[in-house]
Amino acid sequence: MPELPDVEGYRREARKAAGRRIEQVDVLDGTLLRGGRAATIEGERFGDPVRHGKWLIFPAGDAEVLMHFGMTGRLDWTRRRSPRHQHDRIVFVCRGGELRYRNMRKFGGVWISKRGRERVTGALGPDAGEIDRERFHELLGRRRGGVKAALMDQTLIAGLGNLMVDETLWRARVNPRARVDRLSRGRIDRLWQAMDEVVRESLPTGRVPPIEGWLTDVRGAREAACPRCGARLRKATVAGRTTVWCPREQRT
DNA sequence: GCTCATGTTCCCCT
DNA sequence: CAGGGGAACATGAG
Repeated sequence: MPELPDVEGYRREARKAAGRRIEQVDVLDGTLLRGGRAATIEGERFGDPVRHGKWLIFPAGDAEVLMHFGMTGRLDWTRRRSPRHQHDRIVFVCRGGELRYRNMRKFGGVWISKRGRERVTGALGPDAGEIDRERFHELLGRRRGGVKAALMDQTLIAGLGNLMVDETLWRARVNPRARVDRLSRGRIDRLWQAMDEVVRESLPTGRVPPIEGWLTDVRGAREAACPRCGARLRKATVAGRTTVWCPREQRT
């Protein structure tokens, strides 16, 4: 599930561990600890977690715990006594509770690092929730190729995933196969507006909301109809990902 | 058995 | 160098 709003939800979960001493780190699956060693942070205290795009950054002493959730990761603050889940991979045991990094498919992982976080995350564009209209025009202005690929590119804009991008394109009425460099200024304006709304409206929910009036609500159905105009939605691979759009409203 | 899945990376082309 | 396409990664769910 993890796109920007999901990770924001995990950040809120992580905040429950902020200020607490890390008594022990249980590495239940060593392959998910992709960098660093548990001992580095045992005995240290968690600081305040921050999010950049789909990355969660959790200070611990003078190190940082960096988490990426791949497609099936999540983070839960639980009581220490409650039974562990089959896919809990790394558990940060604190007084009064524990933070559990769970990940079924094992994409992504956890890094413990004292060096610059960019060494781990790679270059990231500005967070999708903090881009104003002008910046958005700048970013897309030096870009060619498909608009969907551009919005998915974490080095350009950090945080949007497959669902968020489809939702944004649908709301802006822009075809996912359109070329960025051929979009009018007005269409890019609409794209920015749509992205901003989708991000803002998703953040409180902690996920891309599958609610009435959103594409996400219907995209899984076999004969899905556009929530706005009722046309039969199209489904095809664009930029390597399953993409859903309304062929009537989203013309190139 | 088969297909598909909210992500990223690497390799090969154009 | 910028992009596009496909495969790989690991583990289910339908």
